[in-house]
Amino acid sequence: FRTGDRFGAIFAVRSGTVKTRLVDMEGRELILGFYLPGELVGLNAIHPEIYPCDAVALDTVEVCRFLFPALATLAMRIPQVQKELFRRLSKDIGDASLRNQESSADERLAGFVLDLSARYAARGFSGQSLHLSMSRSDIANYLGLASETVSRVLRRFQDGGLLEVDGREVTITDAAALRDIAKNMLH
Amino acid sequence: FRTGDRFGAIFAVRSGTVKTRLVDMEGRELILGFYLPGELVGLNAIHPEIYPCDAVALDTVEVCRFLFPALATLAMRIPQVQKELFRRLSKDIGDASLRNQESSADERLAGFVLDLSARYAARGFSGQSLHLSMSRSDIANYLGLASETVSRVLRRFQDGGLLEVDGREVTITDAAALRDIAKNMLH
DNA sequence: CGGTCATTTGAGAAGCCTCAATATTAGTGG
DNA sequence: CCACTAATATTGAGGCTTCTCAAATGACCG
Repeated sequence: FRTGDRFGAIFAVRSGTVKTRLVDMEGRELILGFYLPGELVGLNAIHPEIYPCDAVALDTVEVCRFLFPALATLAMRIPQVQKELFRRLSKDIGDASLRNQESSADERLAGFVLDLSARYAARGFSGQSLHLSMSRSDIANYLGLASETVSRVLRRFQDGGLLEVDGREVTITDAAALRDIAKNMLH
Repeated sequence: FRTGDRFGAIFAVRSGTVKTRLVDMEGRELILGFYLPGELVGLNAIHPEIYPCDAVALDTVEVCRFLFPALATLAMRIPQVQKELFRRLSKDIGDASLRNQESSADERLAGFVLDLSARYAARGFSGQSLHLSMSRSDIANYLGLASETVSRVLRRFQDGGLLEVDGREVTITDAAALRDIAKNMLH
């Protein structure tokens, strides 16, 4: 979907990775989030009844579309559906507000890697070695850093034995140390 | 409520201001949000079924407590209730993810003041002159800045004729200029 | 009136960004 | 299969913003 489209459905990612973004008047991109398999895209569009951002596939993506009116009706009949919707919405609020609390570049990147790792692990993938579907500049944009800083911090983490970086493949080798750096975070 | 309490209810602020916060192992506080009259506190607790933060009154506060199971049941009978709940949850997600996009101190503070102004205005209060119920260090903490920086930026805004600051009373005198500074934001 | 806390102001240091150059990767066509 | 191109990523140097530390001012309360 694109910014300004009328809201009609939310999407569950089945495979691949989706990013959501804004593009401002000067053409600059602002990354709002990344969505992995099993996660829901478009929850922020229920309120304005218009998609407030673009959704962009970062690789080959399969999604499952849920028409929202139908889902809302279903939620009124089946308590489990209602509960799950509330749960997902609430989780996104909590995650987003925690994400605002990182300060240094190290903290942000450690948190970012651990967060991705945990989200992959929660879906049955390996949490140890993971593939970054997004570019360095997407990561930087998302974390509020310069892409050069992302490169440098990843290198420093690798030199310190915290993880192995090979292009977009990352292997976590010292999760405890990463957690220590990212202390104030989603874990 | 306090961090770790079992989740049972959400709260609508009727008067006063509430902040939510985490306190980490070293005793440092992390401010998650401020809630003005008409806003809902505790939406981030539905998912973990435990309050993930403390709620602290910043002044004399009246709240209306909604037991969540009862509210969920009501939502299954009355479409308007369900819709309003979804709407509020969705709005919080959108707001939180946008808040992550500010970069400079000026941007953050301009955005903060405009956001408060808009929220007061939405409830029928004056959007032009507003009272900050929270300390400078609360603001700084919330925005990821040092409290000294908050002081300095507010002074700079005042010197530039954007607003009048008298302690915790702020009067916006040039909203357009503030919006221009805060461009990438919730407005 | 004195004490405590919040806020403001100043000076120096640290972290991150910007600009610029180089290296690597991926994709394309010969 | 290999050169060529474009995009992405890494690395370096210098500058700017913000933080940290420190002190002074102001506000509130007993």
